[in-house]
Amino acid sequence: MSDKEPSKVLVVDDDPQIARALRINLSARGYQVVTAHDGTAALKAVAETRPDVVVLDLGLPDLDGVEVIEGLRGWNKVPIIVLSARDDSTDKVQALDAGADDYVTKPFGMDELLARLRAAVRRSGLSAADADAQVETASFTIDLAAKKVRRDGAEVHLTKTEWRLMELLVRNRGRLVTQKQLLHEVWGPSYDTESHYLRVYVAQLRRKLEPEPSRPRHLLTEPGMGYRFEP
Amino acid sequence: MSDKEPSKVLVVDDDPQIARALRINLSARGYQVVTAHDGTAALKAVAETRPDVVVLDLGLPDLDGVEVIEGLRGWNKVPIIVLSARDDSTDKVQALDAGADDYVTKPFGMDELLARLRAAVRRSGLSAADADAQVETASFTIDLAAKKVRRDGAEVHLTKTEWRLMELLVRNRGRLVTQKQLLHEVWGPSYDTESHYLRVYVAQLRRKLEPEPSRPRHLLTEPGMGYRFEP
DNA sequence: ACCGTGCGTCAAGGCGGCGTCAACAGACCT
DNA sequence: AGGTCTGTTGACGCCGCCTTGACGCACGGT
Repeated sequence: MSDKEPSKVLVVDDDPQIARALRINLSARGYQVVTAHDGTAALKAVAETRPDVVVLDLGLPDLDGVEVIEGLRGWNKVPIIVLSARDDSTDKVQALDAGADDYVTKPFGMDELLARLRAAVRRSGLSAADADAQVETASFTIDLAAKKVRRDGAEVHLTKTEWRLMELLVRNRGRLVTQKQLLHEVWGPSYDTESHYLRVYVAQLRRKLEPEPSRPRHLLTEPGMGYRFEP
Repeated sequence: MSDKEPSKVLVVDDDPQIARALRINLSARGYQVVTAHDGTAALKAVAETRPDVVVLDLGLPDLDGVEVIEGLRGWNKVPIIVLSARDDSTDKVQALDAGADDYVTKPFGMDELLARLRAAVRRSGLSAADADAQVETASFTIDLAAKKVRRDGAEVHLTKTEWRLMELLVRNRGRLVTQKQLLHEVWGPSYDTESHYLRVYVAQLRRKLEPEPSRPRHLLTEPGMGYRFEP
C-alpha cells in the first residue's frame, strides 16, 4: 500500500468542549486533526488542508448543516460524517440526501465514531490508492499494478516466473535480496538451494531489459549472497 | 449519468415479518429486491444476483453476522448496511471493522434506512461510473453504461457471463487481471481454480469481437497469470 | 599452476497450460 | 411439448514455458 501517513480529519464543531474531546481522542488514535468552529471556516479549511474525512456537527452558528454539506459536495467528495443532537428522522434524511456519508446522534460512543471513521476512510481509500506503482530506470520502466514492462517505448513481455522474480526485486529496490528469499518466494519453500534457477532467470531478465546484458546496471549480482535491483 | 435501471437490493433477514416489510417498502421506492433468509444463502445470492447494496440483519440462524461480512468482503466490495436489534457499541465496531458500510439499530425509521441506502448507492456509484463509459478499439466499441458492444456499426450480443467478463477486463483496461480475480468476480468465490471457464469464454469473446480470433489484438493472454484488455 | 566454487550462457526435452471443438443439460420462450 | 440459447464439462492437439544438464569463465585458495 501507499499511505503510511496518518489520515487527516477535519472536526467542525462550535462547542469547544466537544471539539476538544474529539481532538484528544482522534490524535490519540494517530489521526491528524484540524478544527473549524463554524461553517464558513469549515469550507475554507477543506479547501486549504484537504482532509481525508470531515466530522461535521450540525447546529453551527452561521450556516445550516445542510448548507455546509451542499457547499462541500459542489466541488469535493471527501467523506462527511455528521454529528447531531437531534435524532429526528427528517434531519437525518436531509443530511444524508445532501451528500453526507453517515449520521451519528449525540450522545455517541467514541468507539463507534472511530469505527465509522475507519469505515469512511477505508471506502474512499481503496478507490484512490491504486495509482502508485511505477518504477523507472534509465533504460526501462516497470508498472507494478498493470504488470507491464516497457523499454524504449515498446512493451517487453515477461513470463510468469520472470515477472514474479522481477516484482520481488523491484519491491525491494536498492536492497539486497538473498537467494534463499528469492527462491522461497518465487519457487516455493522446497527450492531453497536451487540457485541455478536464479542464474537462468536473472540472465533472461538481463537479456530482455539491460542495454548490455553482460554488464548489468540494474540487476546486480552480489556474489555468494543474492541479487539487487538498482533503479 | 448511467443508471436509469433500478438499484438491486439484497435483503438478508430470517424474520419473515421484517423481510416482508422491507420488500414492500423498497419495492415501492423503485428498488428491485432480492431476499435471503440466512447467511449461506446470502453469500450465494450475492454471487448470483450481483446486488448494488446489501441490507444485512444480524442474528441469522446459521452464521454470525461478522462472518457473513467477512465472507463477502473477501472477494466483493458491494456496500453492506447492517441492521441489528443490539445497540451495543462493540457489535457496531466489530461489524464496521469487518467491512460493513453502515450500522442501523432497530427499531429504525424506514425513512432513515432509505436515506442511508441512497447514500450507500450514491457513494459506490460515483467511484464505479467513472464518466468515460465508452471505450474504443480499432475494431469494436464498448459502452459500459448502456451495456452494449458494437462492431462495424452492427451491435454484437453478449450473454450475461460474457458481459461480466468483458466488463471486468475493460474496467481494468491496460492492466493484467489475474485468473483468480476474474473467476472470483464473474463466477463467485468458489470457482478459484476453474480456469477452463476462462479459456472457453475468452475464446467466445475473441470469436465475436476480434477481427482475427486466433491472433488476438485486444484480448490478450498472459500465460500462467491471467488476461489483459488493450484498447 | 592447479583445482574448486560460484556465476553466466546455451540448448534440449517434458509437460503443463492454452485454445478449440463438441456434446450435454437446463433455462427460457413460444 | 418443442425449439433455441446459454452455461457447463470433457477430449485433444499444440505451443510455450519451466526445468535440467553441459560447458566456459572468473576468481580465490592451496
